[in-house]
Amino acid sequence: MRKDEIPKETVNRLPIYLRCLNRILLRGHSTISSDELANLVSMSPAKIRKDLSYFGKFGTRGVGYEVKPLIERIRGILNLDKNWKLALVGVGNVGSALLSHPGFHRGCFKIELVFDDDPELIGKEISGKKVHDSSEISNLVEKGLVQIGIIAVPNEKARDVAERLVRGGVTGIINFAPVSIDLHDDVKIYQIDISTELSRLTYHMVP
Amino acid sequence: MRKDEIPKETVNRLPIYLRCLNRILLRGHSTISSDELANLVSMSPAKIRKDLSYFGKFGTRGVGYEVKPLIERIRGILNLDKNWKLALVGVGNVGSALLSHPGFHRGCFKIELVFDDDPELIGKEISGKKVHDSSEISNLVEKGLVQIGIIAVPNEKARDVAERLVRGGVTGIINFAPVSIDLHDDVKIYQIDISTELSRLTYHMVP
DNA sequence: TGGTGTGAAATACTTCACAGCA
DNA sequence: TGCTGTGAAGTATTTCACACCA
Repeated sequence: MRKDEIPKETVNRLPIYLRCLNRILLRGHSTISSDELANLVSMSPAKIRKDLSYFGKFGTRGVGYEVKPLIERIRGILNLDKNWKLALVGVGNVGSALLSHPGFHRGCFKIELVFDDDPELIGKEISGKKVHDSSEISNLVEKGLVQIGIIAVPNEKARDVAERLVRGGVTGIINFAPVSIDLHDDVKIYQIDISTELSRLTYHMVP
Repeated sequence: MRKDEIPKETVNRLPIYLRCLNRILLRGHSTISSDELANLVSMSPAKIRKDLSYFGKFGTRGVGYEVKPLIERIRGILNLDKNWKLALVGVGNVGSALLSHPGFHRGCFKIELVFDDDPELIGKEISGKKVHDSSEISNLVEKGLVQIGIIAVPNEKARDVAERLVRGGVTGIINFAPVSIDLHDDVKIYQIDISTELSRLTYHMVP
């Protein structure tokens, strides 16, 4: 099945299933039915079965899904079986929190390069990573050292940083600055913004 | 128009429009067309017009939308014209980053109570806020001091914290722990998880 | 004229319901 | 028997295209 025939929403849910399956594995369960998984992630079982069916047949009728192989299949679909190298730009509050974050997804994501434009920080080591000058972004990234950029700089600098990352060859970006950035169809950008989430929340909190 | 007739997706986009409109206002523009706004947020103009139309008529034919009034209307729809008080649970990396975050949305969100279960931290002040013992969550929240909880604790503690918050009367939660929590239909929970976003990103990064 | 507001058409997604297999 | 996998039916969302009006 071609990638552009898979519903966006299905892809968005795969990481949620995966997160849950990893916990199930830790608890020692070796199989799980769509019903059980559905309960754990608060979705309908049919949705889970349909989602998985876009990628193949993963289960056994009458039994359910074997947890470990299913995890591996989903990891493969999401390309989490590869090593991804990241560049972090901005070592303020958010940036430092990310640096001290224990390895994401069994170390499949690794922060390889760190940048900031504060002369006080450039050259120093933070959580064991040397901070480079932001003006070096394109140069260093260009060497193919990283594929993903994380933007954790103030709003006004976010777009410029994004452009430098892309100039350096990055094709995926996570942006923590609360500004919409859209550069090129080949570059996928995901936004993480607590203000946005809080606003969605408060909409629902007044009847 | 009744709240349950408004598409979920429309509500999800309002905060994005708002974020963009605030920037436009700063740049000194006083009106904007759906076409211009669409470009800035990378969506179709028809979608923006339709989204706004669920809540009333905001524009002037042949001209567009007045930025300032539109901002106020959207703020009202999202209930950002109220004062929201938050409880932050967990003062690790993420928690501290949030504490030093400058006021969200013109101060409409205020962190009122801070909790942690580390004896080293309890009683201390962090960014000017006294850290309370997590065992006090329900008691303190119950006094009606806060409406929203932010969970920034390790995975295994997240569910328990969520239950305490809800027991204390909180009806909205932002959860930074990478675990699905679903307690009660009256309690809305939004998840913020960089691993999930990274996985969605890497899915799209391999052709 | 130029851009909104909006029914109606087109797409996208979810749920149903059940055949089919372990 | 019990649970998956899946077409077909049902909803939800997006886009179209144009009437309408400042």
